[in-house]
Amino acid sequence: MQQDFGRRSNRDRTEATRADLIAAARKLFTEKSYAETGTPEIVVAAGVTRGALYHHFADKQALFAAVVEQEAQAVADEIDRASPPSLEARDALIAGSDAYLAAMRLPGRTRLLLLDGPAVLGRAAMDAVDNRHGNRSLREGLVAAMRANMVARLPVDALTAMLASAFDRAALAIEAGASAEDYRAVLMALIDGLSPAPRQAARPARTR
Amino acid sequence: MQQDFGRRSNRDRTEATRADLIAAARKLFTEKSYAETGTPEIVVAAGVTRGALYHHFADKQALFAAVVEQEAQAVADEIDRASPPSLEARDALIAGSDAYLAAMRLPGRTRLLLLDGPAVLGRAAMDAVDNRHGNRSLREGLVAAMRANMVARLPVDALTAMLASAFDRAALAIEAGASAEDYRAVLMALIDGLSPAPRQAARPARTR
DNA sequence: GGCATAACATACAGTCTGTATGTAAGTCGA
DNA sequence: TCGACTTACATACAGACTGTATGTTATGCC
Repeated sequence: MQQDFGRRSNRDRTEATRADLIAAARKLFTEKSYAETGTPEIVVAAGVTRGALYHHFADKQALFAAVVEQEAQAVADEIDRASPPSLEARDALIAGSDAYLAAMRLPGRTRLLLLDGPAVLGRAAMDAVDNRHGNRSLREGLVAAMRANMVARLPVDALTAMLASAFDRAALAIEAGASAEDYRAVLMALIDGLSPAPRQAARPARTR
Repeated sequence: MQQDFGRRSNRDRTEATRADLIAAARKLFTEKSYAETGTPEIVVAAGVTRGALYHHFADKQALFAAVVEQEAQAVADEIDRASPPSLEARDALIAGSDAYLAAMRLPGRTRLLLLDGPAVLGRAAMDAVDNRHGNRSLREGLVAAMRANMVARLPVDALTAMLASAFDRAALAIEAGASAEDYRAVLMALIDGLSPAPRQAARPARTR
């Protein structure tokens, strides 16, 4: 009978509080940095207390991980939206690259995903995030390009990681004011250089 | 009269104390991380007090910057030692790459220089460090390779940054247990892929 | 020798993180 | 629908750390 306005199920409460905390943290982590953002500041922005934060997240780092996860997902979505599977291999790669660079222009994203993320969560944890979201499409694009014989057969994981890293650096440089065209040109050259052309082969690799 | 044993000039004192602090901090920053290492711990390891630390360095971050600078210098030295100017352009690039990957195998260096460094000091500050030490030789190698027509003419700064970033990722992956051969193979492919256009790379015409 | 200054050591204030404890609201079986 | 139990918080607290202010000792210099 009583349609209590304030009455919400526990699940709704949890969901709303978590979302508020993540949103507030995201804003502060991107405006400043992980280290410069304190939990008191976050909870004020979220309209709750530190008790709520530590009820829903193990620690500040876990909250940060949730923010990173969400942001990586957002970037991946933008990329997927820009490179439909209808595109041909090379075009898909290029469209995806451009979409990535565009997505990373959102202020604070580079620091969150490329600087603080690896430092706070560790490279291994960030690799897991990337493989879940960002790098997945890149990797698939590379595999497709290899099948289409547009890219030499190379160890896929290593190639994916290194190309992604080059993308990352491009995003950072562009945000810092470097010429986006320069970086885009080099990116293209790197990708096109991978085609299995009749070039001189790499010499036998002596790893050490 | 009294030939005080402990008598040392101020310059010597400063130099010794700074060196002790940097060495102790280096050890702890590489064993753990910047965030997990406190100044009380550092000064105990260095055999001084926090007063000495804050006398010689503006703050914890400045001490960290000194450690990073020293470590980047050490890496650059190892690379220079491995790629004498007598080498031909492509060989010099490859020797330098291998030397870099070898140097980065020293435990903790990747975290210090590739994770904590950019996060704590910012990408801009780390770029300055890299340009002073590490990337310098890479950039010179690329310029030489371009002159020898072994590498396409591309924006040098962008190319240097992106290749360096790929190297960095390789170093991180290898430390994390990935196949060094895989990464080296991709590295070679990336470099060789840069040779100008369809024609097989011309015989290097000795730089200048 | 004595003053100025550098090189520290000690003491302190403020802030932050994580935890422990307390309270209100929701869930659920009987 | 009532009471036990659990969840979702808020409040209070302990410990640690950073940076600064102040005090002390050693050196440089005239």
